[in-house]
Amino acid sequence: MSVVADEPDVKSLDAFKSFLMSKGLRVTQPRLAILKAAFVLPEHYTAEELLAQACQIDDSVSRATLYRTLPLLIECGTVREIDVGKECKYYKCCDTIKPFQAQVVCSDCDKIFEIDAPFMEWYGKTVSERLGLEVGSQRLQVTARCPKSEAGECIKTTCDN
Amino acid sequence: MSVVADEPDVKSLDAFKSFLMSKGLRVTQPRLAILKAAFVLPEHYTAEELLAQACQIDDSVSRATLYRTLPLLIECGTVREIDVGKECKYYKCCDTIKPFQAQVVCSDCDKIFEIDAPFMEWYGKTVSERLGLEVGSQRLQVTARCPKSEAGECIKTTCDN
DNA sequence: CTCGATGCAAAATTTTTGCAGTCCC
DNA sequence: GGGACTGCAAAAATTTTGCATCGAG
Repeated sequence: MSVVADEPDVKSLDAFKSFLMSKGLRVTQPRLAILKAAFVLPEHYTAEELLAQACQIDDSVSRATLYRTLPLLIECGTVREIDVGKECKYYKCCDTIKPFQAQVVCSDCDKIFEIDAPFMEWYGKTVSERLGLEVGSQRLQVTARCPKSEAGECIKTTCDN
Repeated sequence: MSVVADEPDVKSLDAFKSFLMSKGLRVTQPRLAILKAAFVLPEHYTAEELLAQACQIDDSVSRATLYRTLPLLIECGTVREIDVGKECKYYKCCDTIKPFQAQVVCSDCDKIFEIDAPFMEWYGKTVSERLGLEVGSQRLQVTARCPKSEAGECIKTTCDN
């Protein structure tokens, strides 16, 4: 039924387990169910959609755990948070998140494109050096209009997820 | 009492009025009160703080109107939306928003720095040309740690607001 | 005048939290 | 076995909406 593989690849699963253990956190069934759900879903979704999917994998997963786990997935780099003012917050799951990509959101059709933005790496270094700040994550979010309105269909996303 | 001028400069006020009229919307007292409140407040604040300030200017301003006006201020370019996962959403008011700046948020002290990021202009053009998307707004949000933790105080913000 | 805009308060959404019981290590 | 984790449900926090009234043009 789902378009995406029903299982996260071993690499992602191990990455999450390692992350948890390295922080002294426990590898639990609900946490794994949420991770798996993130891989079953299409690339962008809301917290609520992720919960629904997680419940399908392990119907005991609660909303509370979902919200308690989401920050972990984000910190671990498995899931990315996006907020473009549209509807709700979206989360994107990539087998391996490419750190220097921008999210370009079509304001007409709400489609989200992942576009390389390699200069962000350089920018991070510059900020770091010039201001003495240790740079963590970077998010570049762009709103744009795609030709759909007139042409009828959006350009295919470049996200390889 | 406030650190910032109590009145928006004429340019910003006119810009907002023009914006409203150009869209066939009315220039009302509540809308102006909210605009003024945005100028009284320090550079970053929540919707709730903005409401409180607007009420001090015109105590009849309601939460509903605040939330109905905020999108207008954002579209008009007077206010900018920031979401770094910290607490709530922040809005920034600049007399003239510099479009190509990044928001760098210290994950220790939550201070927000506005840093020039001129390459965003070039990036927008590139996206536009290569993908056939008409680029609208761009937001670059960076998390970082500033030396406060050890040094006791954060670097002064570079925002000239 | 007329119709958009407003205030109020209720509702809808989204996220957080306290606590008793559960299960990983 | 102990303490971290969970589910539940209640609560908190944030945003939206319906409707009668108000006021800008």
